[in-house]
Amino acid sequence: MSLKEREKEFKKQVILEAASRLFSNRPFEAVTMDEIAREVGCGKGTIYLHFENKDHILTYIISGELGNLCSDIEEQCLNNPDLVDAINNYLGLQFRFFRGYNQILSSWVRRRLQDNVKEEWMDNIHNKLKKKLEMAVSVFERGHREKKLIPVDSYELARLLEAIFQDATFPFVDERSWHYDPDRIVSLMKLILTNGIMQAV
Amino acid sequence: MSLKEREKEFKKQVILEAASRLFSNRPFEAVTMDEIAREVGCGKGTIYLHFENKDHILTYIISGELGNLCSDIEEQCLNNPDLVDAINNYLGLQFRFFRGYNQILSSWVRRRLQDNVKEEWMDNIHNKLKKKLEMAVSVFERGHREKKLIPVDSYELARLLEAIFQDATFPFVDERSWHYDPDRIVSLMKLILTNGIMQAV
Amino acid sequence: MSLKEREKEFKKQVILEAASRLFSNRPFEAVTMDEIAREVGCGKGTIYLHFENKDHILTYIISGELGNLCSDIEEQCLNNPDLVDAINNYLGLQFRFFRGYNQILSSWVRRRLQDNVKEEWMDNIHNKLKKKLEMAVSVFERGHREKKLIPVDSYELARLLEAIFQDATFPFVDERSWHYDPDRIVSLMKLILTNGIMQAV
Amino acid sequence: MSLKEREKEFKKQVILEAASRLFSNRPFEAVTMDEIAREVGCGKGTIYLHFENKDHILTYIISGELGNLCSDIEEQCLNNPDLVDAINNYLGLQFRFFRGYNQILSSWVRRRLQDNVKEEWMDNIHNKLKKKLEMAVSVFERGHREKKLIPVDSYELARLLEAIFQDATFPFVDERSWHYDPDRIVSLMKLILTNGIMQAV
DNA sequence: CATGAATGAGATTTCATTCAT
DNA sequence: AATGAATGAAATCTCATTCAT
Repeated sequence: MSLKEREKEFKKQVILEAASRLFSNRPFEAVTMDEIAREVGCGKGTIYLHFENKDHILTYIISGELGNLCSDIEEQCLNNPDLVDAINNYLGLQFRFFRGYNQILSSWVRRRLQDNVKEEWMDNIHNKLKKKLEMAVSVFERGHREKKLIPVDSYELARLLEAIFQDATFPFVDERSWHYDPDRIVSLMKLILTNGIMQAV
Repeated sequence: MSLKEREKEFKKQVILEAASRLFSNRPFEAVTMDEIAREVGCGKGTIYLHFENKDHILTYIISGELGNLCSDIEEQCLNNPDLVDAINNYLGLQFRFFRGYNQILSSWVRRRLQDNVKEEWMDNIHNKLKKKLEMAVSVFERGHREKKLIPVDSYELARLLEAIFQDATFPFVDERSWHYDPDRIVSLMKLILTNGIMQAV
Repeated sequence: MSLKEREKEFKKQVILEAASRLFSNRPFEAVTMDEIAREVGCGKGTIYLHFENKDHILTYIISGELGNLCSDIEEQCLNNPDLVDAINNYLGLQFRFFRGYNQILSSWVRRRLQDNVKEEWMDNIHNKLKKKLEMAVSVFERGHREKKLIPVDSYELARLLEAIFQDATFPFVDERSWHYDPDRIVSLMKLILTNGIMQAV
Repeated sequence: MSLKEREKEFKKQVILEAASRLFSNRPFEAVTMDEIAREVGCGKGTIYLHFENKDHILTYIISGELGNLCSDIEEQCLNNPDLVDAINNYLGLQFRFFRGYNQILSSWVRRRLQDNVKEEWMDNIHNKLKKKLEMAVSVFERGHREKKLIPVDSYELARLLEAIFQDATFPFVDERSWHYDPDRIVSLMKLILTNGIMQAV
């Protein structure tokens, strides 16, 4: 019984990975169910044994990755004795998350705008986002207590950083001429976000 | 004859405005040509007298708005004797631009990824983006010469700020719980970007 | 303007006739939109310019024919000075109606059972059925006043006759061996329903 | 060995009963094999060990019930010394049969029209229908000899009564407003069919 | 024997684009 | 020049049936 369930779960993961691969490179609408099935190496119908519909797959991918992000933040930031390190880690995790999944996130936001995402699935995502936000806030609150951060409402700060990172790596409108080195960018961004662009006098 | 051309140009603008209105609120795919024609108040066929296809309209809108942005930057930043003011203006213009057009920009990027944007149209956009970038670089170079900015490559800085602003206002993944006040955000963002989030010791 | 509308209405009728032809011979599910388009001699999309979906066509056919039936009843029964003649006409009209459209009616009932018929369309049908029933009742009431009918509630009598005729011609479960002559049947049925099957003593 | 066969036969009956339950309430097409298996409490594949396909089940159900009907008619009508009683019983049995199975019968007729019923299975049904008809005819012939029935060809009379009853209870096109009491209807129908609707002078 | 995961043909519906009027 | 009716490619999703376990 447990074996059957494990096998089923495994197959679900295989589908998710294949779909994630495709959704990462092209917009949701441009990926067909036939393609996903071909990428998985199974029939179209098989996918529908594991997911209700195409949007369900998309949501599931995000839910999973968001879960991973939460675990990472909890581990590297919440339980980190060094505050500056914690903040740095938070910025790095955020950056990498959105760098990796912004095509998918952007697809999801678009689908939601068109009411293609079931309320129930949205709640799942919602809860994880909330948890992530709360963790960030908790880090920033600590920053305030330790007088390491500018005196700005923690919630707003967390929101704003989310917003900034959300698409720091959004497929650049003019990507052709900037072949950026991710590591270089993440450090530059951290530098700017922690110190600002104006030179201290 | 010049009158005829003016009339034609006028009609083109009317279509662009109507389409822009629709593309701003919903993803490109969710807006039909029928709807655009209805919004314009003309027949569907008429639109095809002015534009080759749906993606052409989208590109044209962006091209126009990008032109406006360039003019504004030139006027408020390039010719501004006060450097800090110039930088502040630049940040504000960027923010407002992406706030207003990110749904459209996002749609365009998506269409381009699917090879729906003609090379020729892309070049147009490209040139304007390049011009905008050059202007930003020129401002930052001045900032470096006047020792007002952190010593970071001007091109990279300009790119990074583009990236940050590009979707600072992107429809938030979790928009339900943050009813943000745009003015408050723009000032907060400027604060952070100029001073960073870490409190000066 | 009136010409355009007339043309549109004409095309709608052409589609209805083609669909009616197909739906009369085979169950709804067995008729594809492709087939209807082919029968009409137009593209699939054209049909959707006139009808919301496949079930809409079905409903529209029934609505139209029911309208014709109502007119006929009004003319031949309601305004008929000879009561026996009126009743005879009513029975004949009923019989021919259900003989001609029972495959279609049966399809519609089935689709409704599966909630494929919009409430709004149902109301349309409903009103016509009600009107038809009221007319029958009115005829029967007159029959009662003139002491020509057995003393049975007019509504129930009308309902019962509807039920009997509704499928007196329903594709016989074993149609292969009874190649019936419709006229012979209708007279036989009238005989039985007027005199009963038991011989007067 | 006989035990094995009995077991197999038993299982077949269990499946038939479950399927009959489902097919009685919803059209054939709306009932899935998954549902049937769930109702039976077995795997989908198991059903295919007993029946060739979905249409085979439907045919088998009808065949069985038709057999029961034949037995009942034989017992209650053919061997009945009281002719009027025999005829009454026949009408009652017919009515109840079609009342109970018209959804199923209607489904079967539809499937046959689409050539989904194997010739071989059809013959089975055919023979039973023929037997039933012959019995009815035999009763009516006796009625004629005893001068109790109107002088109408027995075959045609039997056919007609089949037709009338076949769908006296067919889901009324306008079922919403007539919540009929089956017993009341059967007696009313008997009254009409025996005395006719015209009042004796 | 019994199972149920896998399959893929096939159906409906949408909508950008064309073109006769 | 302006129109909007007509088109048909293309996408999602369902479900009877098979077959490896």
